[in-house]
Amino acid sequence: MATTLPLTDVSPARPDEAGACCSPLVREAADPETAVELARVFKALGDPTRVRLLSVIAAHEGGEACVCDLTEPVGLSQPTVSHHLRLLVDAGLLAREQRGKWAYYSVVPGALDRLGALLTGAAG
Amino acid sequence: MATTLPLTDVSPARPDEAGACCSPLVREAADPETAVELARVFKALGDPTRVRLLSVIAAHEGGEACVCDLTEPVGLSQPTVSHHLRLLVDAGLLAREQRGKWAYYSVVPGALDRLGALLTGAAG
DNA sequence: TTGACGCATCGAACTTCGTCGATGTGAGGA
DNA sequence: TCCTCACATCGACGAAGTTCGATGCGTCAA
Repeated sequence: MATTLPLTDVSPARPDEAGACCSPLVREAADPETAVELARVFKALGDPTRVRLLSVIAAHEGGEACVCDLTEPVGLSQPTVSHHLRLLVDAGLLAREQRGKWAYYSVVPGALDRLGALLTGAAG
Repeated sequence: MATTLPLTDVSPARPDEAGACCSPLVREAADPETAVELARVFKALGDPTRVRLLSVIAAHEGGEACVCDLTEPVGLSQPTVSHHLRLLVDAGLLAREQRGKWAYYSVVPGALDRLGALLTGAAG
């Protein structure tokens, strides 16, 4: 699914001009299309398990972790963890890399920053 | 409901010490309790209707709007809009003020900034 | 007091989500 | 080749969320 995310194309090109005031979300009413894409990313973070997964992966050594590293911290079954990881990847927050038998997940660089900038209006 | 939100007490007290690196979410694995409270706020933004409501209210003149101003932009019934507004208030993102027959909703000052800072690691 | 108005709450129908066990797939070792 | 391992997918179930019409509750004007 993971279409073009608002994380990459919503932030203003000239922050000193439009982004000076406040968040793009606040400056003017977001059109329905933008709202849908934005909500998709927020929804991905709208589950405690996924927030923990993201956090555990980011804090893990090397900034990456395989599924087997994650089932125990969140206390859920492997299929369930795999399901949540997929949602985070679809939302553009996590990246997946297959190495041998293992699948390594890592936080997409700048993804959280861009999402945060969307809220605060800060320039990327 | 709206208990003590992570928006107010999670950000580090000394940003130049701990917040310099990256987001609190990324620096170390969030404990389950924090994850639950964080997810609650994100879940409130995890619906296109609520993203639009927040945006329309913020962009409305005076930074506030009553329910009757909001049903038409989102194209939903009044009870449904009222329901979504309640969720946003419970999440600490909107404030409600009754004036006469009307209930005026406005974005809580700094709420989006604090949420964004949680993602980017920027100091408030 | 009565009525109109704005909004919240309720109850019900429908959809989506979170979770699991079972099973499929693909890589690596014996 | 056969087995094991790590992970994804499937099918199913209960829980939670979204939406509506109907109704209740204040406020204000007549």
